[in-house]
Amino acid sequence: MIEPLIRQLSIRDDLTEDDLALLRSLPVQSRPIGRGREMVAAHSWPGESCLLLEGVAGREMIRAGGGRQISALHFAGEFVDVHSIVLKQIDHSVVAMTDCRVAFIPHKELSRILTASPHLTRLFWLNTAIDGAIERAWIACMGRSSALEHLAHNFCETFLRLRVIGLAEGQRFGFKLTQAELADCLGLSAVHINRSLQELRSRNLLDWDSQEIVIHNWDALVKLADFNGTYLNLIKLAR
Amino acid sequence: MIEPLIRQLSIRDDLTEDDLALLRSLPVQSRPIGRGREMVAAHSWPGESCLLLEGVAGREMIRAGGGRQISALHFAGEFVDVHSIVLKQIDHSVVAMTDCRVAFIPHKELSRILTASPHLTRLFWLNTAIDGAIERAWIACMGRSSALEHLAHNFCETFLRLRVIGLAEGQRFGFKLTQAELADCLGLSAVHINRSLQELRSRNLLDWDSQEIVIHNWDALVKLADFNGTYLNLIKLAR
DNA sequence: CGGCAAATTGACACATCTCAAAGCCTGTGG
DNA sequence: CCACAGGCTTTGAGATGTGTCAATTTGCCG
Repeated sequence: MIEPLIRQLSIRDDLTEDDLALLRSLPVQSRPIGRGREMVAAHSWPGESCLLLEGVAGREMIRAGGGRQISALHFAGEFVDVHSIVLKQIDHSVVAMTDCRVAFIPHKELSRILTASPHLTRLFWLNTAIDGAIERAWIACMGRSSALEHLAHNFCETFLRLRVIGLAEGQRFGFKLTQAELADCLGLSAVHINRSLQELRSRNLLDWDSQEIVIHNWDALVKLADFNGTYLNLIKLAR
Repeated sequence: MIEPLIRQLSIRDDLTEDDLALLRSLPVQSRPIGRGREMVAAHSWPGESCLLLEGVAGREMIRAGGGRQISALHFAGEFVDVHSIVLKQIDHSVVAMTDCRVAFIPHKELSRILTASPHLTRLFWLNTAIDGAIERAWIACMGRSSALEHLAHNFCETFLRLRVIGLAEGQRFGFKLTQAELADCLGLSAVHINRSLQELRSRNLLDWDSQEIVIHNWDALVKLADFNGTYLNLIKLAR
């Protein structure tokens, strides 16, 4: 049940037997959340953190005038609101972008295992830091890239993140968002996403059909996107 | 010497005598960094973290084509790269946006006090989380606000952050960036910043002269910006 | 007073948005 | 197995916010 989290944490550092035991001692009750439903309410003071076991979740913010911006995407094994452990009040909502399975884990329980293991504390902190690194990459794209580059960048990032958790086969991966939802991630209009996508297709960089993306030319995509994936920290390092 | 950091940390939670003693045991050698100079190199593996004692620093990212994006601003008392403690490799550079004073503190020393105090670890983690919250606010503005709203939002945020560390008097605060530098923060052109600024002035919301900003109508500015400052976490909470 | 950086202005280009219609899937019920 | 509905994608046409470039003005500092 907790295995997706263990895999996610193991990407960045080895876990000791004690850490594993602590993680497995967490109470995990899986529960489904339908696409479009909210799993964490904006401005709430959650007493638990939401672990995503399956599906795609997004951090949603609504600006005056009704514009919706997604500030982060989350995949299986990630806490969609690790920061709520230290932040208490949450500044955004989290919604299911596809049908999801999640588990809510009380902060009390998380505090218990973090107190017991400074190493796990570091790993959780690390996850907050990586969230931040991804946010910075998004900011750079939003501010200083064309729509086409930004779109390409997003596909590069998503591909690597999904591959490392085993959700990509070769150069293809499932991607169930609609173009309008992706537009809300990139801060663009759905129409423009559609046109940029056609440009990517016509350049033979990738295809996106029936909820699956196939990358035809990774190198060219990376080049167009000016993508450098080190910020994702997908390797193990001494922490 | 370390007092700006102590003040910064105290905003969010009380520090015990032990925590204070630990913080004061850190070796702090202040050093000046001139405006425009780099204090943390992109893609480096810093063995120390950079504490900003005075001035304004920015996290800088350069995209292909040469566009510059600042993804965060830092003020006195903040670590400009707390995340490097857990992240190891840094995904951006940090530059002095004004003349600064900084202190580089070895990670070895930071690890020492964090190991000794889980509470301090939480506070450092909290700072990473707040960095993230600010980044999310920037993302929302970049994606779904007009230039005018975004600019207003930035002034609201900066004002509150400076006021809480005693760098604002009444409705005025020193702001030494140029319009071009601010443009790099918001992902806009310098020309457009200039024109949006004139709009803010003509609406009598604020003035910006000789490196000082005076807010004339806070409520209207907040309304225009759709600003809600809770994400800055400027209050004390049980952590 | 001269020189330089920053702010301001003007004119024009263009990336992206908006709105509205049309086409295309996919699942469902008859 | 067909017909339909609803959601998503695609297309077109026109509007507009923001960018670019280059010139001018302002303000500061030596």
